[in-house]
Amino acid sequence: MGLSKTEKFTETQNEIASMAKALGHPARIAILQFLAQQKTCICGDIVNDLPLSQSTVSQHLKELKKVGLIKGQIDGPSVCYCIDINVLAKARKQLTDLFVEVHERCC
Amino acid sequence: MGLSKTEKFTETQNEIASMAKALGHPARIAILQFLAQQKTCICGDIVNDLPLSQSTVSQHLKELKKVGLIKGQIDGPSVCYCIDINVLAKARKQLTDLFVEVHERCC
DNA sequence: GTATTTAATCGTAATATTACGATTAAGGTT
DNA sequence: AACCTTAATCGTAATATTACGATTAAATAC
Repeated sequence: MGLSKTEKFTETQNEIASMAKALGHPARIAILQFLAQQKTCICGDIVNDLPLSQSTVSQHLKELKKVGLIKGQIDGPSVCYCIDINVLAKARKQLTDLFVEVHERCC
Repeated sequence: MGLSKTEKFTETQNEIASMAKALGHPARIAILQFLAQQKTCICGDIVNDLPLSQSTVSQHLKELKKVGLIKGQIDGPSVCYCIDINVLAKARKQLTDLFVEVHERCC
């Protein structure tokens, strides 16, 4: 199929999964690291930083935007992308909480 | 293409991404939650807990095993799956470290 | 031995992802 | 106006993912 049955899982499970999915590509990790470390956030700078074409980077930015991890601010002819720290904090909390319950191993 | 160019990214970026990718499906989140909360870890119990067929669950378990998040211990005719807390701890650290550097927003 | 249970694998179809070049649209510049 | 820059979108091809039923292999039960 290739279609995940989201309706069969809880809201939280789907939320965590879609956030993780957005993080599930090295280019998107690289984009987030770039945004976290650089002062600039112009799309063109991101494109230059990555070994991928402009259209491919744009697609990855779209994925990150879809889950809310980044926001794009139009700045003249350019677009300035920034990490949304609120969404980020929630994602981080969800991912860490996910495993808080692991206290013992059965094998 | 559908092929991510792993050779163009750093080891860490690929590591984080593949870990996140493994977490990028609600069924796999559900499996981990189940393993974290239940005392049992038998494959059949996981299959019963999920709204998916046995073969599909087996495929998801394989994905989690691939990144080392779980280990399978053969127990007679059954297989007992457990979370590997060491791999888990590393994954959690990598994911949280990823964003430690985010201190300011530029827009 | 034969039968049963368990879980991995195979075969398959449907859909999604990744990647690129080409095009488009929108904002500047001259 | 005509031109350039920027980034999104379109069109596309190649590959990956998700899902299931059927089959297989291994362990146990009879």
